[in-house]
Amino acid sequence: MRISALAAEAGLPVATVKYYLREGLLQPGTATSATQASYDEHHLRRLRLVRALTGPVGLSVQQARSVLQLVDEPGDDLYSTLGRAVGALPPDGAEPAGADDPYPRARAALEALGQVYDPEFAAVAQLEGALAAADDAGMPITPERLARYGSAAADLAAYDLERMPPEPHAAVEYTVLGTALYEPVLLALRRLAHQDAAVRRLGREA
Amino acid sequence: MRISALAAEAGLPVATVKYYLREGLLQPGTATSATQASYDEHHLRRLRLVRALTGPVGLSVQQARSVLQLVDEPGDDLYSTLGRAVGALPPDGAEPAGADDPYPRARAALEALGQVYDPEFAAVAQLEGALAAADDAGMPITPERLARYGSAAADLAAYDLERMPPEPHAAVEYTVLGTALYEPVLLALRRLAHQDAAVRRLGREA
DNA sequence: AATATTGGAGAGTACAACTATCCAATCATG
DNA sequence: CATGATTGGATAGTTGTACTCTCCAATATT
Repeated sequence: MRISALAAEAGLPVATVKYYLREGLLQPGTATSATQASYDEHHLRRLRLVRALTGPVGLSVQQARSVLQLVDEPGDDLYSTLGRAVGALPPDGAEPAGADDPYPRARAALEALGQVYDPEFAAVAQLEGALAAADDAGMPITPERLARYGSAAADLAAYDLERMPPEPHAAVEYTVLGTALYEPVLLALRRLAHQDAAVRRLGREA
Repeated sequence: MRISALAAEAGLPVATVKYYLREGLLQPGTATSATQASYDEHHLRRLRLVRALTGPVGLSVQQARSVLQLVDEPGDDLYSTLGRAVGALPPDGAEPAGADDPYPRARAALEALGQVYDPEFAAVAQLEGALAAADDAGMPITPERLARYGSAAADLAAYDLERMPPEPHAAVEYTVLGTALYEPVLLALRRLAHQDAAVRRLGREA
């Protein structure tokens, strides 16, 4: 399949596919001559993945590249690979404050939840930033609510991890892509559940 | 408080505060003369809220303005106000496909969850887009997983709604800002729970 | 009176994500 | 095998966002 067929199949302009090639989001096709290369199903699936990440997941092209690179060549350690993938995901967290206790809110939250606290993990900074934002906005999160959210998250994580494929490469792909791709689903479901609860509680005036 | 004091207090350049004024994110101060206006705590809190929305929540300035306008002058109906607020939040959903059944995946999901299905609600399009993205990326979401995520979301929503303030204006603020501000918290907690579960399951090699 | 600051408006900047144009080297087709 | 279309590759241009800078006349401050 040539580039124009690939682009047509994916529903994208050729120029955009070339752009992704330049940016390293898409592997080059196998060159068949100086001015021709051929692409296959692999490239098509990758393109769809790129659009999923830059679209609903909301990643920038740079962030998508980081995530894809980790899926392509994961480290030997799933924990640190997951850590780096999460670091590539938005939002950016708060930068470390004091050298002694850089993320006090996040640390307190995780200790209350009985979870490991690793200040190196990008999501810790993200949590700190999110908690600080809620405070700053005048809607602080109570410890009770945090406990509720945390245990819900733990339940979902346990469910996800139970279904992780055994083979290491597949496990990385499942974990990294699952983290990124399922987030918008969870958010949409939460918004819809709020709507549903509002309807049931207030009745709908339309 | 003059504009420079306000900016200093919020930790922002004066130029940025002026920009927010121009964009209608911040109400003008009360003019004390042709070249002077004074600002108060209200403006400072608003500025912090703007930074929370454009920062950790990840809204664009346009989106933040839409959300803030709804908080400032909510409609008479909480349901539709919430709907419009959710419509202002990223990600953008899929645009309606067929006239008969525009969001088939989302409709099926909500019916399976026993929730109301209202194709007008922006989060329905967001859910459709998120489910389609997972499919396209080669990691479709099983009905079972959807049920799990959905019931977790329903639990959280019930918890949140129980704590909604009775007064209408406060209820809108709580619901709209709570939806937006607590999402990054939930996402960070989910990522951390994945990390925690991974550590417990695999042990950490460091 | 001299100096600094303000509000307001407009222009300028920096970056991201495409999109368009060129060009010489193939390819496909009659 | 002539001829028009397509390709990969590079470079430049476009659009949109979020600031940031510069001016300026009218106050404030000292």
